[in-house]
Amino acid sequence: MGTTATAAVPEPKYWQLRTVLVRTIDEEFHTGEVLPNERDLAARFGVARATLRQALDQLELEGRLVRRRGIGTLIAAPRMGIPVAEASSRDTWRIVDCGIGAAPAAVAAALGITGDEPAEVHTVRRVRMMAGQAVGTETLFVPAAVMPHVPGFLAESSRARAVLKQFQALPIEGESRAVELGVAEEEQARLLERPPGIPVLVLTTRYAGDAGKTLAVAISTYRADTCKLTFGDAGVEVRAAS
Amino acid sequence: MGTTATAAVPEPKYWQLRTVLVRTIDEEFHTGEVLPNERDLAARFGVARATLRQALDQLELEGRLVRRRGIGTLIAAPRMGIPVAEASSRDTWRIVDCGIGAAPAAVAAALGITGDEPAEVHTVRRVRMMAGQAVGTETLFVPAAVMPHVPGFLAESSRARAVLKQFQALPIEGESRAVELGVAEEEQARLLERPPGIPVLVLTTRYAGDAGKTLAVAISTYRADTCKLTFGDAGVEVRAAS
DNA sequence: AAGTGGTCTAGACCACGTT
DNA sequence: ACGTGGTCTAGACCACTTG
Repeated sequence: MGTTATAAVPEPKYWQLRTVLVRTIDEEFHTGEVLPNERDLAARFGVARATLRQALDQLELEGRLVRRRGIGTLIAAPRMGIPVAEASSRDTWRIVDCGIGAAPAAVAAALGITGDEPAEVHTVRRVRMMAGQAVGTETLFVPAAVMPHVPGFLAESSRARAVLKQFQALPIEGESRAVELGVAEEEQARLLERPPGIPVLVLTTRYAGDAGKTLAVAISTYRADTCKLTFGDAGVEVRAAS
Repeated sequence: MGTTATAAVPEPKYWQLRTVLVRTIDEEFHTGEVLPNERDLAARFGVARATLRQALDQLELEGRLVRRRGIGTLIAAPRMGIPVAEASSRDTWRIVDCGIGAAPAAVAAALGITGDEPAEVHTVRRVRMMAGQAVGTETLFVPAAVMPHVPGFLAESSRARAVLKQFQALPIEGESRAVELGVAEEEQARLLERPPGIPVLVLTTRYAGDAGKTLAVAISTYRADTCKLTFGDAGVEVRAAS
């Protein structure tokens, strides 16, 4: 007997370090201030730089820190509340491109397209801007069968506007959404002006017509470090949990 | 001239590795299968183990892999769709504890409590179970001023049920929510039966009465690796983006 | 040129689960 | 006892930004 005791496994160093840093940050730093550099911090806490970085990684994931190569580690501003509008009114989007072609398998499934031959869908990609910076990307998929009357001779940007306009005129009865965690691949990362691999909130929206028929699907990605998705009224201003 | 060229900075090894692994996983493995161990994989790809682990970290964040100490690295099951119910019907929750006391500052602010003296709130914590496993935690805050008639002599579990019952009877006109990324601290991690630091989706819900008055606030955390939060109807079955 | 964070290495030891 | 993933180290070099 004896080894059955709770063993008192100490928490990993990087987690202890994170706890200390959270307190320090909250008490002694303000948004925009610069932390000491990683080598100094590691020395101060008596750990290897890699271990310190593990703690900083956590804090960055939580949106408390921003690290800029060549500059330093800064205290991050509170996350922006991004309204996930039911009926989006005036929004700041920048159209990237627009095309028509076969839907990716996953999207075709969501659209309820079961046919063997790949279904044609209009695809519009755009970037959501907020406070002058790119915070999210969106790819909208509308089956050509739902919206067949987009002139093909238009320039890409005109066609994008035409597709969006017709989309907004669709008899949409309701939306259902899902939010999950992902990482930005090359395409999204480029649009968000960030390196690949940054964490993103992936928002999938299904637009339903009558009888629950899916009229369109949109897949959006938002920078998880700087964004907080809000549903319903204004965002709730809570930061720390429980 | 010449150095202005795009420089062709190669992508980091861990990102290339991730890309290769994604393809390999999608094409040659099924849910529940075990990957070769990290040392072998690192050797096979000719990289240090730490670099390989960086790639695996990404895939775990995306919910594609699950790593179990002492066991190995497994292909993860698709994420569970967790309905964020407007009017939750029959749900599988396990009550953890219940108390009354001063609201944390952040919660007090969300509740619109501006007084100098700390406002008393009822606090109920519970764990959401799904398929037999803990997937999320919730802490509900209801001001005592909104719901003053909970008998104080009851046992904790009875008081929790009493608070929840009265909460459900409140004249709630609407909910507004926010979703952001966080990491589980000790408390939540313990309830989720995971180590501290795992990524979680933090869901903040504000329950409003008439005139927009905030009647209650709930802060929930869901395991980001295994959960996908769904709003509205059933979850949309889409996995990959764009 | 100097300082910052980002990547990568090679190796060690620990905690956990199975045999 | 053995094999797995988890943590930690000490050091190197690269990419980016600023004086």
